[in-house]
Amino acid sequence: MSARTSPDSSRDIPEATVARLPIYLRALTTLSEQGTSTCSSEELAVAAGVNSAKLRKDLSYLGSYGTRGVGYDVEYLRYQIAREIGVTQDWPVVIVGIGNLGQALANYSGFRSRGFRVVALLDADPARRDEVVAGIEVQAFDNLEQIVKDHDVAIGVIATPAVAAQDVADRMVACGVTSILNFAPIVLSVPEQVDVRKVDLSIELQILAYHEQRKAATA
Amino acid sequence: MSARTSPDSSRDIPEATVARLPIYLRALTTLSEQGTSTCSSEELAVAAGVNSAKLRKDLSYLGSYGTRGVGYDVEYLRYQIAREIGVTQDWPVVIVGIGNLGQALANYSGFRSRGFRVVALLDADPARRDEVVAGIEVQAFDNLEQIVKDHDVAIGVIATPAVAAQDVADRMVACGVTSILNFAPIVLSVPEQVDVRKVDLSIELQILAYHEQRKAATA
DNA sequence: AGGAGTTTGTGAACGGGAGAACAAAACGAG
DNA sequence: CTCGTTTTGTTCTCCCGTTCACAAACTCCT
Ligand SMILES: NC(=O)c1ccc[n+]([C@@H]2O[C@H](COP(=O)([O-])OP(=O)(O)OC[C@H]3O[C@@H](n4cnc5c(N)ncnc54)[C@H](O)[C@@H]3O)[C@@H](O)[C@H]2O)c1
Ligand SMILES: NC(=O)c1ccc[n+]([C@@H]2O[C@H](COP(=O)([O-])OP(=O)(O)OC[C@H]3O[C@@H](n4cnc5c(N)ncnc54)[C@H](O)[C@@H]3O)[C@@H](O)[C@H]2O)c1
Repeated sequence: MSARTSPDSSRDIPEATVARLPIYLRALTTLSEQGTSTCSSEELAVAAGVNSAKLRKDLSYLGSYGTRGVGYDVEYLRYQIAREIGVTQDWPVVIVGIGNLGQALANYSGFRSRGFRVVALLDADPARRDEVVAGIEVQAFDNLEQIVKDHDVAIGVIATPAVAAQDVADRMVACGVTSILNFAPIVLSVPEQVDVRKVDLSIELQILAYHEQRKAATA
Repeated sequence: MSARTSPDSSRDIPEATVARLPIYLRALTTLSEQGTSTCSSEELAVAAGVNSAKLRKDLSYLGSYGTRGVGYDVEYLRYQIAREIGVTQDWPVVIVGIGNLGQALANYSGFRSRGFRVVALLDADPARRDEVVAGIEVQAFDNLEQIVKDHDVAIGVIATPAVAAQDVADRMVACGVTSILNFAPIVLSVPEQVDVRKVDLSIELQILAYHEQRKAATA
């Protein structure tokens, strides 16, 4: 194999591409499990549900990891994407709010297998204290600072009711958490250097409802 | 109040705008609960976490529902957006796969309050049968067709393991479901007229990890 | 009534992403 | 070694979405 182009690590990858890299990663893992050792951009694009030209352009931002006339080495490409995203190492994660959703998240095995490790489950309700969810003891929310410091946690997950979410976010930010995944239906305000991503189930359903309504109207 | 412009209902609203309308709707509901009866585009934009110019342009696709020099009537605008999205009526929804996540979804009260009604919980595992989650009895997956027909269900939620998701989707489509919200980490293939939206927790975390890694690198 | 002050609705400029299309590179056959 | 085949990496074009900036419209005050 000849020398691969591997651009300097300070280039910036378009946000739209970053959002798709995890999808490619998953598709490559699936291919790998099926025993496929090589694949073309077309095959991978189908597996990931995207256009093959778009896939190739996305990959070109990372470097030149394919072989013309042949395709991509599944394992090699998978490693390169994982390295680019940063999931070759394990990210410690803390989950706050161990209600319906928090418990489901804690029990989710896809966490561990994709580069994330739940180091603590926190809840403000004393009644939940010492409950064990997914093999992890639920602790007092006040332990947040200690845990973040001890495990060097950068990523926090918020699964509390909406009214508590901003408070929790503020506390997280104060402790040094710089990335937040928020499930509460509220717009969090945080300092600029902190990344927030929101997952909102009812927004997704409402988008479906809109299209559903239009289908019904034109039918 | 003078005549409002209300464009013919068959214009097409940009997808990016559709995705934000539910956010505006939620912000308006919050304002309404706080007793605010009127708001400017700037206030609403702050509450929704977007740029005010973008907000105004988004709203302009629906019609001209504001008053220059004054702002928007909260209740009126809220109703108009709800009508546009289609959540003035109730949408019946069926959830398939009542495991960790499915149970959390079934217990989620935000469903009902935002225009959706869970009409059935289905699971393939006979051990779950007759369990009652959130006041609804878990039924056999084979009841899908009957339920979809009886309640005229258009929207289905998939919370099964990845391996089962495509099968479930196929069955849903065969029954007449035309919108699917998929939580399984897999790319579903469905006929063109069926809408699929995907919620993928680990993708969200991986995107955060990417940015986190970059922060660490430049620090 | 008129003018000052506000805020909407939208035209226009701009930037980024999507997809088509193709040149460059690798490989295999003869 | 040369030619044909395959598939990548990249350029170019187009389109969508964002943002600016301002005229139009409305209120309030004098
Ligand atoms: N359940 C779902 O499927 C679902 C879906 C979409 C969004 N959500 C959102 O996710 C959030 C959690 O939903 P849920 O159904 O798990 O609610 P829940 O009421 O079951 O759980 C919330 C948990 O947060 C804890 N909590 C409250 N205040 C806290 C604080 N200040 N600090 C730490 N912990 C605190 C509570 O003790 C409770 O255990 C809500 O904002 C909800 O709107 C839930
Ligand atoms: N738990 C989470 O927080 C979480 C987060 C993100 C994504 N997910 C994804 O959501 C899905 C569900 O996760 P979970 O943790 O609830 O899993 P789970 O194993 O707890 O539940 C899955 C349920 O689906 C049922 N099921 C299996 N095959 C079925 C079929 N063919 N028809 C109907 N029902 C069937 C099972 O009986 C089980 O009750 C998985 O694909 C998972 O990857 C879960």
